[in-house]
Amino acid sequence: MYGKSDKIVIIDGNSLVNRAYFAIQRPMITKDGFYTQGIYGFLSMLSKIMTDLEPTHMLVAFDRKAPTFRHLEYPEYKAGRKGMPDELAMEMPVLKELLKALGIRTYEIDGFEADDILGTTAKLAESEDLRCYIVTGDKDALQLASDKTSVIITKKGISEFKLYDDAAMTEEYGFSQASFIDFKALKGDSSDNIPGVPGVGDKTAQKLILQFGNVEELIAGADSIENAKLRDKIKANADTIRFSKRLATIVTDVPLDYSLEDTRIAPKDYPKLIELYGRLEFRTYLSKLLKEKEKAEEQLSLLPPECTEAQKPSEAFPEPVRITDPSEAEKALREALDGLREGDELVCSITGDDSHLGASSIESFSFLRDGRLFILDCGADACPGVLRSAFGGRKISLSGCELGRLYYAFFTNGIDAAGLTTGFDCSLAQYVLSPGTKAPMLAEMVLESFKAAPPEEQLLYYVPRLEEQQRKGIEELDLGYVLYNIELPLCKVLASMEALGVDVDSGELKAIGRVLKEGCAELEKTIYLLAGEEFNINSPKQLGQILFEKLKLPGAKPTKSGYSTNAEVLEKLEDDFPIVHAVLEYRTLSKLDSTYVEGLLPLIAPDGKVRAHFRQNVTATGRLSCTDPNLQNIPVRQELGRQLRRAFTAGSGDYMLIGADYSQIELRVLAHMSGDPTLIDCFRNGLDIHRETASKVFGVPFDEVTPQMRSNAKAVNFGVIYGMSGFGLASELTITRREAERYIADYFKRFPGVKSFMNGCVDSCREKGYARTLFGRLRRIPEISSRMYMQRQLGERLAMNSPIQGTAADIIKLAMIEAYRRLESECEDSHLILQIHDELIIRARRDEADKVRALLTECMESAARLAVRLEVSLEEGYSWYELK
DNA sequence: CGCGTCACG
DNA sequence: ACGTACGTGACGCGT
Repeated sequence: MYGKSDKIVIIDGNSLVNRAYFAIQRPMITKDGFYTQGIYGFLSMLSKIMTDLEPTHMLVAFDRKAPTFRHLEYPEYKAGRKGMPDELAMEMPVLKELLKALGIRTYEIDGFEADDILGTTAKLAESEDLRCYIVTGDKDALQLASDKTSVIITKKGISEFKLYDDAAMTEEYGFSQASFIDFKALKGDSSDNIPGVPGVGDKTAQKLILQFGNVEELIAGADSIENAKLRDKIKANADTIRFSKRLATIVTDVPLDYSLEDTRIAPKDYPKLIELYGRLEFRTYLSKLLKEKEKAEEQLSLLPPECTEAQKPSEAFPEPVRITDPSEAEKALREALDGLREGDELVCSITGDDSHLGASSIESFSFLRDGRLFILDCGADACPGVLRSAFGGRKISLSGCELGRLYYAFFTNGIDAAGLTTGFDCSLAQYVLSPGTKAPMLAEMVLESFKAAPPEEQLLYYVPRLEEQQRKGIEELDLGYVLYNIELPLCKVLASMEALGVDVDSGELKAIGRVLKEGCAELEKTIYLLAGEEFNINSPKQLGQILFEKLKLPGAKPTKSGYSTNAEVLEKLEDDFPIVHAVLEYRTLSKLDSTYVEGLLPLIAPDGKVRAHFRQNVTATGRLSCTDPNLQNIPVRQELGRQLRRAFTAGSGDYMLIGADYSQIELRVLAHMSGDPTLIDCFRNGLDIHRETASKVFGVPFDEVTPQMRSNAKAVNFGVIYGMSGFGLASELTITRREAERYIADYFKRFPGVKSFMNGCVDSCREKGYARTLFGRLRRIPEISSRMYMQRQLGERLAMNSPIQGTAADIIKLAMIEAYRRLESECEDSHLILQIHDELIIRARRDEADKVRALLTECMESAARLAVRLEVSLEEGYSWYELK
């Protein structure tokens, strides 16, 4: 009746959505406050099932609230089981809506559980010879397995499943699925409140089933049980066992209102899905869906393509004006720029390659004029010239999306951007509104906000609308300062830093690489010798086996996939076992070589520079991030790694690098925000904050602080910033938790203002759902109201740390904006090139060094007026190595 | 692509 | 009984 490739997948919807909800560690919540992690996790599992099994039919069964026959016969059934959390319950109707749009049939019926629907449908499938897979998190379903029906149980997370067939069952339980139900009747199930035999657990039940096969045989042959106690228990509980078996038995004759053919997967309802994914903010699924839809439409090659609601709105806009002739293009742009009045923004975008390796190209430039889209499509050869002469240093405020890319293209194509300012940027607005979430593309934002999917090149039509909407949001959340005074002005500064790049001496780098490789080779030999065999030292799995299984070293800490072999573990063994010492050294060298030599070399442009991306919309706290390469984690703490900094230079003898770093900026921010008089006092008096802290916490005069005390105080200071826990501090200092808690208590006793500040952070976050920096930057922390203890604890630490880390980030960003402005006006050829969270590096022409030193110090120290001074220390040299 | 590891602030 | 210090990015391994 059904072909070989036909197969039905039957899913226990409640089981999977519950699993999904708890498997996703971070709470997922849309900007409207709707929880989505259950649906998201379910969808992930569903996609995996779809790709792995390629079913033709599918059914998702759900439980109803109404009592089932099991409850009626046995009121205690599933008593004490907690219902779904409210947040998840709210997701259920939407999940069902989603399944419908995906063409997947759902079913639920009063009086039965999803399990029973599973069983009945599976039997139906078997009767019509349709291959059947049951997917659930509940092992009860194992009783449904047969030669035509497989049972897939979710393991951990949302992507691991295990298919149970005869072999898998036997391996895990020692008996096949037919006996599973009898097994459960004996051992009971506390989560379902199925009684079973008191005192019989997994092991005993397993033994009995292996011996007797099923419960009837067991009850009949109970006399042959040697253990007298057990024998009596079985005999006394014979009825309970039978009853338990009945409770655990899945019904296979539920009245169904569908035939097998009704479960065939129907075509997707794309408009509905687009709307749903948009509303749920499932951006990855949305973009996948759009691609898939396009493909599907191509394949159908519909003659005129059916116009869905989603595509329509672009018709409301006038037809774009496309200009390919360069002089026509320049004329049009000049006219547009001439027509701009005070306060107007030029809404614009570019296309082209955004390579940081070669020159980036500008293939077209688009802008809006009087509500009409102009596309200057004159190609990579002509376009820069058109822009160069049309813009020519004019003062213009821009609006668009990811204008940093535009500035970068302008800088690298010699287009004067000095007069350009960023009036608005949708991607930065989105970041400020929702930091730390994956940055959506303009197309995704337009889709989400307006349910519109216009052609890529017409997206600009939506920018003013999006801007209007986002400006409102910014206003409502009081994020104006952060967006308008920090992020928007910063975007050009970062593009300039990216465009200038950093000179790398690849000869020096390769020379260091040779030393590292030689060292690795030597150590490799030693390690193989000591291990007695060759293996891959870079594989934690193999290394763990060698150290803890073959060589039987002590202190093995098992992990998911072997043993932990991290530095913390190995350092404990280092002194006693030469191989461990060699491994640690090998790790160091290999890391330096692979990441900082081999990883960096391919990123050096032909002009000898690396142009990293300073990403402005990535971090949750407001810091920058840096990629390709990450220049914010070049080694410095150990001398060997630090040598790598010799390869980063000023590029020519006429120039030098000048670095300035804030001293203890986060603690100073803490002093200011908490207003703690003692901490403020420490900064006003002391040169050495950790010593000052030690003196206060340990109650000794400043001069009597031992190095040990200072070092402990330093760890405590870090701890305070991180939202310290006794455990964390204890592991950092390798002391007992009690001692660590003593330190913390002493600290807070001495710095009560800090304590009340921290409490205030947590309380306010709990009330509002977010934390804020001194300048108003916001970070949502939904974890703070999680019902899970660990998550909630994390939320509390985030609530304490984010305002501090974020305020420091705000301050250095303000300093960068001011330093850039002053460098532009006061220096000819000295520029910001790097930011490393609390440190700025300028490549200065040597004759301007004095001016740069003064300017940098002033900009950084006056970036914010706090209750304590912001102190900056300067370093300089030809290579980065010399800045220490 | 997730994990373990390790580089930085 | 749990299993924890905050924020990043890149690499190699192994599925």
